[in-house]
Amino acid sequence: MRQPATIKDVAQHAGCGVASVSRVLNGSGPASAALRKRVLAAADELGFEFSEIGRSLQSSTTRTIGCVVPSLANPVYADAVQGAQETFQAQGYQTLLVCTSYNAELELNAIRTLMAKQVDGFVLTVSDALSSEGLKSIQRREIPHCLLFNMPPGNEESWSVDDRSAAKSVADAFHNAGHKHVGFLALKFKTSDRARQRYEGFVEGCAICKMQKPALLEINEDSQNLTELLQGFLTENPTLTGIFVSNDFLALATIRSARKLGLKVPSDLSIVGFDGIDVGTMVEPSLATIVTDPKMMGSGAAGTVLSIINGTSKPAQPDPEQSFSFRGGGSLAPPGAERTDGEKAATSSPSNNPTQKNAEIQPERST
Amino acid sequence: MRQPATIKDVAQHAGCGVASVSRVLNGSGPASAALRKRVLAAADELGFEFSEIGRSLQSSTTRTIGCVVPSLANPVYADAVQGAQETFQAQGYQTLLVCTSYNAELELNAIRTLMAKQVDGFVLTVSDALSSEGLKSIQRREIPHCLLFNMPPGNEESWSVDDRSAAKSVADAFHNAGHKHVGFLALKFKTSDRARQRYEGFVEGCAICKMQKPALLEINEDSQNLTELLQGFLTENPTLTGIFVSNDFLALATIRSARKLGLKVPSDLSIVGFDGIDVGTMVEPSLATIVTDPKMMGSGAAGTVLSIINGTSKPAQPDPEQSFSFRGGGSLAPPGAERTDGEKAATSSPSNNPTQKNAEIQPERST
DNA sequence: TATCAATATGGAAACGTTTCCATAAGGGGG
DNA sequence: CCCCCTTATGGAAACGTTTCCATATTGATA
Repeated sequence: MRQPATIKDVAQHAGCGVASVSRVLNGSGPASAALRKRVLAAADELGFEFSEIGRSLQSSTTRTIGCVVPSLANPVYADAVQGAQETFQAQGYQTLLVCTSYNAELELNAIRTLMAKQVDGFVLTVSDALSSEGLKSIQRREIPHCLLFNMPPGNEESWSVDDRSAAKSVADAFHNAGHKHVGFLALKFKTSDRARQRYEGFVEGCAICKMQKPALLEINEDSQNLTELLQGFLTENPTLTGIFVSNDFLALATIRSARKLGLKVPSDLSIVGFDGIDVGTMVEPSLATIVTDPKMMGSGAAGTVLSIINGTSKPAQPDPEQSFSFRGGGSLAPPGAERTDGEKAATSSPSNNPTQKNAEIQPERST
Repeated sequence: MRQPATIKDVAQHAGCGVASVSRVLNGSGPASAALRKRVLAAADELGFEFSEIGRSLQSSTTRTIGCVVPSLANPVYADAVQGAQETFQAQGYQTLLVCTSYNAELELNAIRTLMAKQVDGFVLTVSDALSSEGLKSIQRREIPHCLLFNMPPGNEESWSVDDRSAAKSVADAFHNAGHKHVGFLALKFKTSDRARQRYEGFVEGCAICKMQKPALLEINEDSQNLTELLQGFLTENPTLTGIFVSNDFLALATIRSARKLGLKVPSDLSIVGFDGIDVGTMVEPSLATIVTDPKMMGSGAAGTVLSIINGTSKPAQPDPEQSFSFRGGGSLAPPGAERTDGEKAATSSPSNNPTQKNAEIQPERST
């Protein structure tokens, strides 16, 4: 890797001072036509490009934003990051990405490193917004930031779904379908405060519907043995007829595991997910879920950070109550529904399902 | 945002010179126990962290890698980026992410900006490795880099599937299932040289199998009207019984569109995808496809870049011919197969499908 | 006790910018 | 013709590090 030309090289080449080169190339001050021409020629010949490092040192600004999410394997975060990155890019900001794998220690280290790199701001989804050391450091340094998918602990900026309300509406859906006892499956709460919020909302919703308190199964991020865990869970709670899984990605895996155990979905076990990822409409049976718009969330959070940096007005956020919608699907049906019926209903078209409250047309998305 | 303490502040606070602070905190030189204690105390009290900018300026190294991909909406790239990011992170490198939306101009600008930011290396998937201006700049500056999913134009480093061979095996699969005339659907070649490679291999494979030359449908990245385009394509080519779609993500969308047109998959139209994304095994019918391992590819490409930077030996790459495998699925069946048969076969279990050559157990993946 | 080596420490240069300030040159008005 | 104001230009400081070099201190050896 041979090193690039510096402003000094250009100055020497053009036979002038560095200040003049800076002025000409940035258009930031007067310069005679002759000088301008010489500088331009020299810069061109040397293939000169400004070093952002020198600039950053001088301006103490990097035009770089730290973006911290748990994982890109989950399409929700992938889409959110995509949205954020596009928004930043459009305003001339670069995105420094870190995936924390739901690991609080990694999260803290990553945030420290990004701070040392002097990012101008942060968009981040932390494990637990209340206890995150990384988040505290950011606050202490007063670095512009916006949470994403974390309900704000104080009066933080945040773009997030109202997890509790959404979870309540899932309880409603189960109740309407005739379920009496359902479960909740999620990542360990300490690795995801989203999961906890959803659980709390779900418990509350079940109570309102006079359903039994939901059984709880917490698993690890790296659980490769979901099938076994599910089996144990169902054995311990033999009256369960449905499970609310705290994200679609995990819900799909749960359906797969249920099948491995010889269970029919939804007749033996109904499943409802959370997120509304696109493929949920393509699986069989289609996945009943809470629909959200992660790309918009990411983009919004990015816009908020930029507005803090620039001191402009913040982008409008959708009403928290409207930030989600329930989408019915073949994976939720009355308990013990005739197997063939269930299948037929699901196979023909998801939108025929009687438990469906809100059938959305998903936009087509190609690669 | 209040500015952080600098090494000078620490020096002043500890009543010593900056050199000593640097030595103590980096453990890079001698220091008396007393001094060490004072410096540590001062640093702690001020909450001092080194500024990477100052360091970078001094060392002309940033410990940052540019990662350029078309889009995170496609799980293939999302997984690859995740793999790359993890590998970089493990070695203390940060990842500067750019999504180019398959846009060559954006690609070039992004690469220029990353170069100005002095990234130590690049992992990138470009639109067209032969013509990419950005790639040429990187080569000119001799910045360590590794292509990802691009077949190398010269003797570039690259982690990529052997698209041509893989596409040939798809032709085989169609032939074995009894198809005579099939089509190829992909993004416009100029936005994706992967698509072109796959097409060329597919044409060659079809020729070897004595099938008719495949019909070609190129679409734009932003095509929202896939259904219409598909309809036109099928009208123009009435003898088509199958389509090879150049990536799974698009293949799923194509199946959806085919259904909207009232076509049954696979009886009216067989579909084979490319990539082997996880959800392909969950959709109905399951998606016949070429299976690849994007996360491993991303991680491998990252390892290669790091080895170039450090002058260590490069990570071993899988044999190009083994870098993929064909996975049968319900979306590929003999043309005109009985509708109910096709459905039953697919519904019961993908691995029972007679056209399946290679049934892989996908690892469970939870969020 | 004088000398030498090793250790401890600080000053200053260098990295690549931007920007402030000073100087030089040119032109118009008194 | 001189002075002042504007325009053009370069020098140098500052940003936060690391590192080379010089100096000061210490302990041990002759």
